[in-house]
Amino acid sequence: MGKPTVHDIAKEAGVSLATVDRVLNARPGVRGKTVEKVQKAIGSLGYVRDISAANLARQRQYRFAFLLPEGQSQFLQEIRRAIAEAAVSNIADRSEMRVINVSLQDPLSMMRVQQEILEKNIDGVAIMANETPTVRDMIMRIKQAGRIVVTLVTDQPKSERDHFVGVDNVASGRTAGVLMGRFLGQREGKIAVVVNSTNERDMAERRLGFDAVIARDFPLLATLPSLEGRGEQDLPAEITRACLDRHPDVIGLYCAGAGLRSVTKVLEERSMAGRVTVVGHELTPLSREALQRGVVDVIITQNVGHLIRSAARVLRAKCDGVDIVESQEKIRIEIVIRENLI
Amino acid sequence: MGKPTVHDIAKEAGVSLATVDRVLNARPGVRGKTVEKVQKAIGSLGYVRDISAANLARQRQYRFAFLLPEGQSQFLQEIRRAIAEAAVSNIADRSEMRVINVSLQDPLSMMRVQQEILEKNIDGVAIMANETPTVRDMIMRIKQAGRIVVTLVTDQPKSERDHFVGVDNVASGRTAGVLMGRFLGQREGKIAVVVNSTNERDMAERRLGFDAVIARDFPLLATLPSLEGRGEQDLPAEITRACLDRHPDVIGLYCAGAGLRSVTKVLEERSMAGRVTVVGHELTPLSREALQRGVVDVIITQNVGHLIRSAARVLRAKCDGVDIVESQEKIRIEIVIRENLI
DNA sequence: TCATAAATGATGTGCGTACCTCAAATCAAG
DNA sequence: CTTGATTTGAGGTACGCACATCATTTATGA
Repeated sequence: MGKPTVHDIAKEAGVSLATVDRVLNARPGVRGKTVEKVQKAIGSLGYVRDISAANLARQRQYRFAFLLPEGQSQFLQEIRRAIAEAAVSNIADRSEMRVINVSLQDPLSMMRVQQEILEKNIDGVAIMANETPTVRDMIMRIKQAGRIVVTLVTDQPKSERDHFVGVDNVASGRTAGVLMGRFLGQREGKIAVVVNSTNERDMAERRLGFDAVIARDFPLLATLPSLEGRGEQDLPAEITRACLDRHPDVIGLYCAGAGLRSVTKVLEERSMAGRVTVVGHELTPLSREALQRGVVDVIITQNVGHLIRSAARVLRAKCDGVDIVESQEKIRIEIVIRENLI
Repeated sequence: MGKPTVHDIAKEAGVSLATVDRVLNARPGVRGKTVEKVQKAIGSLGYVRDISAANLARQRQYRFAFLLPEGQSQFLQEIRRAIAEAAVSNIADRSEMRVINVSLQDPLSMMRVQQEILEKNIDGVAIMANETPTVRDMIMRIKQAGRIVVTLVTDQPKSERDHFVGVDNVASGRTAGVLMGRFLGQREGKIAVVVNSTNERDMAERRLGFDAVIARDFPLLATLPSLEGRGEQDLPAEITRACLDRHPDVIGLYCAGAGLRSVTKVLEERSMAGRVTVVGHELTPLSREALQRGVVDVIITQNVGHLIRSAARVLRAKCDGVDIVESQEKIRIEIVIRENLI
């Protein structure tokens, strides 16, 4: 015999199909004793509702939105690509996934987005944004409207998000630190650290983990104060040049955020490529190519495809009130060098 | 209007539902011109088949089997656990997954398994086995019976398997080599290599990649001939001891196959733990613990959960004649150190 | 005990697709 | 133009479930 169906439950519990249906869908008009009978039957038969059949009958359409910050960073582009890919694959079965870009600096933009989510009956949102009170408030209001919220890449731990899809950035920074330290061997020198902005949570956490490891395990190495690229075009390159001028004994470069392009450019223009150990984050076409050329030694990354698929699956599961497969949704901190490049 | 359905296509193409159905399911008896008409309608309406409805209607039950070698290695246990987990999760939706243990040395056992697969109407098999003519023959016969075959962990490139789920072991060995070399810094010395058996394809490939990198990039390091553990209890420890006695200048230990337990034991009994750089393969409870204790420096691994889920998805896709999402099924070579341990 | 309310049963329809049968239309070849 | 084969149409049933309606049974309280 195949899987038990509602008919089997009805037979087992000695009630009618209609009653089983009432119990399953928590409709009123059933005595407590009867509910128990049915639930016992469900338990003993090991019935599990066929969600796809249920959704088919229910005509359920899921509407999910990915809230992404505006910008054209390589990482963001990868994210967008992965979303587009997931949208057509079977993960998106019966669910529509749209991308909403939001300017995180602009409260008006945020309000508009929030409106859109509530008006357009979006069932769940995956939010990728820096941790700010504004974002936290938005999450709170979306949750109050009964929607599902998962945070993506950057967590908002103090918000009431249902789930976080991403990695532990402190551990990520620690990983970078260990690899930097060990790759540098017993050499003595300084490590320059480039971040986007010191008040972005990711950057701060990575830096924290990185510094802790270097301080603890590699006494011959010293990390310099953060160089802030602020997401601008030429700034990262300039400050990197300035830093290298000031500190000729820089033997390592940790690129905790964007700006890897500029940094590698500077190294190459000074023919220091390969002589300075470079550790960066996020695998993109650019960083991949830099790895291949040997300008960058290690990239710490998270699989973007996995990230998006996981977010989609979690949103679905939360909407259905179904358990998620923990191990499948755990995003790993990946270490990529030239040799294990996909 | 919602998503287009088969009815919409029929209307658009000016044909009947039955014809649309024939085209969609590639049934015979439709003129080429008609097929085109229908496909044009599908394209212009942007129709996508509702997979859950299709599966519901099809009432298709998939029967898959995982052929695993007998044995109780940690890696195998992890594989079994992952299969059990996948069997109950939604990946196994409408599909039943069983494990068949087979003694690869025993041709009779092989024959019996082959019989079982053919008789019990198994739709697809995932095979994990060393590359031998016997296995290749078995795959051929299973394929001839019209079943799907994917190879797992170890490929059988010369067979007619439909797909390989696993990593490139040469690249895996190269990765191990680079990490070994860089972790050892500028030191000079020897590297002992422990394998299960030199005529297992995986081992040979890993060793190949490892040696190539060491030879090319790390002239101060020399790799010793393989120590064969042969899957026995105490042998790996013994030969490791012997090797360390003979070569006091061993500064690195590459464990390409099983036997990590014995190897670490020997290092610890000689208080060499932490002083010899150890690189191993496959993350298991044991190797994880060794990483945490600092006895092992790096583990090169593949995510077992991903491996099994991927195999299940591929089997499904091949049975349905559906395309697979390449990027999702690509198994990555993962580098694990203490800091990025899940 | 009877009226009334509450609980339950019986039954039907529809979701989007697969698959089957049989009749009708169309086609190719003689 | 006829014959036989091929192609197409029409329609039904099923999958597992949700949801609705109405009839019937059972419990509750006066």
